[in-house]
Amino acid sequence: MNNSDNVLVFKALANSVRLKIIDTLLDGPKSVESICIRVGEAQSRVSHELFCLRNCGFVKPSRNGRMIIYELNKTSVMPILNAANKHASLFCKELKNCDILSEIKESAQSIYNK
Amino acid sequence: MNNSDNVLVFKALANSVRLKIIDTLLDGPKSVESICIRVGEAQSRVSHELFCLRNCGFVKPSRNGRMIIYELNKTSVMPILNAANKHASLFCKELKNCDILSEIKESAQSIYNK
DNA sequence: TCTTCATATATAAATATTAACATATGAACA
DNA sequence: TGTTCATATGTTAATATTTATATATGAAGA
Repeated sequence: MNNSDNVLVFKALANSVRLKIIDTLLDGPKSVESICIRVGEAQSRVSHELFCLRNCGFVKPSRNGRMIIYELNKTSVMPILNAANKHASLFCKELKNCDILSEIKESAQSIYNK
Repeated sequence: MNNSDNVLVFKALANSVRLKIIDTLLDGPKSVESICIRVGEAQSRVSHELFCLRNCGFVKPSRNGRMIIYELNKTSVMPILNAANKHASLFCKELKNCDILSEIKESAQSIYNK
């Protein structure tokens, strides 16, 4: 298991805008502009995030006239997403309480007495 | 698909120390001290990261004498890790070049001419 | 019940990521 | 070949995360 590569995979996915983009591409390839509309983010922001997703092998661009069409690498992405989703639905309450290092939403308490 | 929960799952895993801890727990439950030794990190650091992993449902603590034994939630973790790993091995070169937003290791170049 | 040992928590500086705005690029069509 | 349109890149302030150090907690054993 190569941790250093895996960390990068998870970092790429640990961002809500990038996940939204992936989400939007689940139902088919789209131009940058239509992605912007779907996810409600500025064009430069979306291009930025696409740059990242592209570098990580999650999406693939191709030209169509003036537009660049991005296609999701479903083969790779779906299994990761599905597995994460399964865990998330089992532990959603816990996850909300963690927020990872925006830590400690409820005051600290013994972890054993429950 | 609940993006906001999924983001948290990925954030929890997007950290090399946390992944090392998970890695170490793959071959069985361990005390905090032995985790420290295995991953080569200070105790307070390891406790910090365990706090996060615990909150996210990835590990579960139990007491044994003076020690706290942490056990990995393999059922959830393995599928996520395996899926990520598969992608990582297919795209390791690309991932290294991305580094997500410590972006742009090589000078920018057209993304189509290759 | 006092002490010790194992672990947890607090805090803050260093570092990385996000997010917003400005600008550049370059293919396509007139 | 000049212009426009769609997308990419540069830059920086705001924000979040990591990492290191110091300290607290609390169960277990003397």
